[in-house]
Amino acid sequence: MTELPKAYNPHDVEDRIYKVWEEKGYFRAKPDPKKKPYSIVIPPPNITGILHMGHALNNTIQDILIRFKRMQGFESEWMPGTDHAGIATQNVVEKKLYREGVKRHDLGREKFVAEVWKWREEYGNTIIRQLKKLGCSCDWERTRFTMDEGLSDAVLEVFIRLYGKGLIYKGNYIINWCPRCMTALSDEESQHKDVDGMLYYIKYPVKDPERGGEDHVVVATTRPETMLGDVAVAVNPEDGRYSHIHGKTLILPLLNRELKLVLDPVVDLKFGTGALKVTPAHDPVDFELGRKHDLEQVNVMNDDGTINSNGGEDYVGLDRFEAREAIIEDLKERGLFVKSEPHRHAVGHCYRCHTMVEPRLSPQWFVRMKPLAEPAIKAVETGDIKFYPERWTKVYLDWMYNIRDWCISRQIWWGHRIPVYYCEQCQDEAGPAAGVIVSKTKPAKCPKCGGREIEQDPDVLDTWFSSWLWPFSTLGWPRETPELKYFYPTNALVTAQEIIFFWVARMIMAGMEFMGGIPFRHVYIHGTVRDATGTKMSKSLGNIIDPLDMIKKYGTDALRFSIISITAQGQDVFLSESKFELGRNFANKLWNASRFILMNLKPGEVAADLCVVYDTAELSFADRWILSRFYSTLRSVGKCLDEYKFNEAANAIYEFFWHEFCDWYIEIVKLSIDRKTTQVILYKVLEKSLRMLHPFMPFVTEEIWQKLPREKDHEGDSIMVQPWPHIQEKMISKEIDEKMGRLIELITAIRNMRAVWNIEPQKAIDVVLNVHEAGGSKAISENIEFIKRLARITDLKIGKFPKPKNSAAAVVKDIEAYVPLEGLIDFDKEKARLAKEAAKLTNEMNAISGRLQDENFLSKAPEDVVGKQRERKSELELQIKKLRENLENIAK
RNA sequence: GGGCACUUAGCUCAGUUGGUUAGAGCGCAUGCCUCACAUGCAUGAGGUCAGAGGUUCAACUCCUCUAGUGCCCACCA
Repeated sequence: MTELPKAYNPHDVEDRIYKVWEEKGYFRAKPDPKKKPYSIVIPPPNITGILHMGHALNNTIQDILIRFKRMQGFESEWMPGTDHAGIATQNVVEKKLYREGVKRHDLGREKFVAEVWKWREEYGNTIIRQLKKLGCSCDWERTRFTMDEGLSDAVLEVFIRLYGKGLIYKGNYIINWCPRCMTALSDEESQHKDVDGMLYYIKYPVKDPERGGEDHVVVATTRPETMLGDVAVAVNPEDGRYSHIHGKTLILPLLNRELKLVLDPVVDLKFGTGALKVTPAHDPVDFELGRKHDLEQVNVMNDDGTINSNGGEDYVGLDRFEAREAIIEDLKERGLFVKSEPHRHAVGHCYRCHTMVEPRLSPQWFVRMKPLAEPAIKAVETGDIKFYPERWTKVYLDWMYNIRDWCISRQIWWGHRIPVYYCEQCQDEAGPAAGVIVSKTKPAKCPKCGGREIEQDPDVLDTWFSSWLWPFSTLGWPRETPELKYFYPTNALVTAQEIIFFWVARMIMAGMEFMGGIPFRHVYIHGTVRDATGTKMSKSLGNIIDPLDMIKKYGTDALRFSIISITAQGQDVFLSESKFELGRNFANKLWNASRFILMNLKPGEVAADLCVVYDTAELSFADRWILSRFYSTLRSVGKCLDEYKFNEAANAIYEFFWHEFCDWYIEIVKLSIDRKTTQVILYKVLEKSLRMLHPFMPFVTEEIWQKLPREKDHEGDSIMVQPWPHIQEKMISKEIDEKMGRLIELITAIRNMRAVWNIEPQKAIDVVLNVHEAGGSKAISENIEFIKRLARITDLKIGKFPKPKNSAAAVVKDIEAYVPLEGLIDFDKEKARLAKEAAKLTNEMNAISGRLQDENFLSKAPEDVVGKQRERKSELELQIKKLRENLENIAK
């Protein structure tokens, strides 16, 4: 028999084991008509990312699912990959080049993109390597990248199809503009954060030659610099304060531009002064007002957020915030500044660089979302796609019902370039699509006029425009591959909440549109990992607990088990380093228990066909109990995993293995360790427990499993390809569980007396058990040996005995346990102890008595509940009676 | 402004469709290096389940309100 080393050192084994798994091809999956498919796709981490705790949680969950399903006999495909993260990656490489003294624009587009590819070759796979450290059993040979040839083709295909259906259009609208990244962003990429700003009140004079401009309107704004682009002032037609100036013209201060006064009910009478300055090129509301009232659009900003020539000589070239200050100063000088007051409001920020977003008029490409949303809404409403936890359904639907068009063009270089070409000659023609050629490759000449001066649109597509195709583009779409046919739709999507709109919703829309069906059946949304104070972990805050550090310190299995067992379904996780001790200690316990069993196992005894013993009379009470507990645990673990309750599954295993198998069963069988049946049960339960635990702690279970004697029905030479244990329903017995529960209570009570009376652990004691009921008596008399051992009893008398003199007493159900303690007992103390116990029980009994006298309860409660209460009551009566007797005895 | 979640032991959190004695880990106290494990063993202390009301025979669990905390969404400039 191979023995385990005294201590488990994760680092010795993890890399070695992982390599073997990979070499043996256990991670691979391919269409197999004889098996059912189970597939999930990894939420592609971006190539600039490194593994953080959120990834660790996310991927541990997925690996548990995949390993569980693989063991259950599914053809399990877990497809990994990364996305190119257009803006983030471009920023990273740009910064790197800048440090080397090279500017992006000096380099030129082609060379810059080549630099990004170089960077990605070098650093882009960091996260993949880290996922391997985490033990992820991904099908690495199918690793995909959103900029791969196949996936890129899918992106172009989709663009062309949507364009053909009229679902993609170009237009000049207000979009979110990041002046630092110098690109448009989608609504989702602009994250609202509350900002303490100011609300500025400014006088706009009324043009009135006769009265010399004394009359004025005060407007309120949070962004005074945008006044440079003002073309009107709007008031509510109902607003009596302004009825006298209806139809008049106003003068824009500083620039002396004439402003129309427009009347519109969207203006809120209660906000500010009820007068709204209208800047159609810099605000979505004003944009709509401008369209409605046919106003000019004056764009006053450059791409970098500085004021352009439309903003007047005094301000041109100033940054938007510098311009704000300058304008306020100038207004004050002219007596047009009324006041400013603190104003807290939500402002969009770039999700990549956190710069304040500038709403701005800009020609961009959009996807018309309403038609795509309809089938995606239905897929969730009908339950074809289910969210876990269920509450996310509402969040998803609310967003989908109110979906807005998606701005997909980005003014950066790294990404899929928009497959749109413009013919120089045709562009002058009228119509929105004039001169536009949509094509996967650059056409040699214009199909319309034959012109050869053709330029491609300089913009690239939003990264999510490739990610939303992930569930099928990774399987080969638009080609009809066998993989696509077999593995689509996938079974589950595991992801974090912050990505529901970015990714989950859009994948559903893409799946419905291009595959004609859902991309996944279940969406499991896990919680966000936060630090101990509840703040989201992020690099910039420096509150990161690095999973790789934790792996170094505690081991991968410890990391995995810890994070899973403290994460309740969908709840956020508050993490501190000490939490990882939980998993480390459990791995250690598992190791030592296994070591103990292996030390005592005789291979000859356990190599035989083992299932047979379940039916024999050879099984002891304890054997039956541990089997009952094991299968009951196995059953609930399977159920929990199917319901995405990973922590409950992990905790069920923890409780079973540590507190039932180790604390009780192993301790019990130390007496009969050489007995053949004991050997078989120890081996069986350990081996099956390892399999049950393998999805959670893949490395340590493999290492131990490799050292076990082999059964002939083991196929393959790794635990990860063993079948998930079969549940033996007939071995699960509530009755045995309950009986054992009594014995445990009894033994605990005796140990308690030992502790209370300070009896040295080594010192053996005599115990007298007064047993009244035949049933109870049997359970005890059959198990005398282990009761004696576990309570350290020398002489155990069972039967109807009077209370021995000078003895401590405990009452468990219908059993009294007496420990003769000649000379040791402080009678008053023992009396107090018993009295306290009796009082506690009396309290409970009074409550039950009350209930049992209540006619409503008796008539309306189900029978079994009433029955149980009656049972409990008589139990309590007996116990209390005995405790009282003992109290009296002590008095004597 | 709308929505969601959370409030249970000193700390961090579980608690299955309402139904026996509300659990765990850590921490704490006491005693143990008992020949698998001190990353351990044994025993114990500690809870009006945020507050108020309601439904019910029965509420930690369902409903309403209040307070606090956190998150998401949102074009009141």
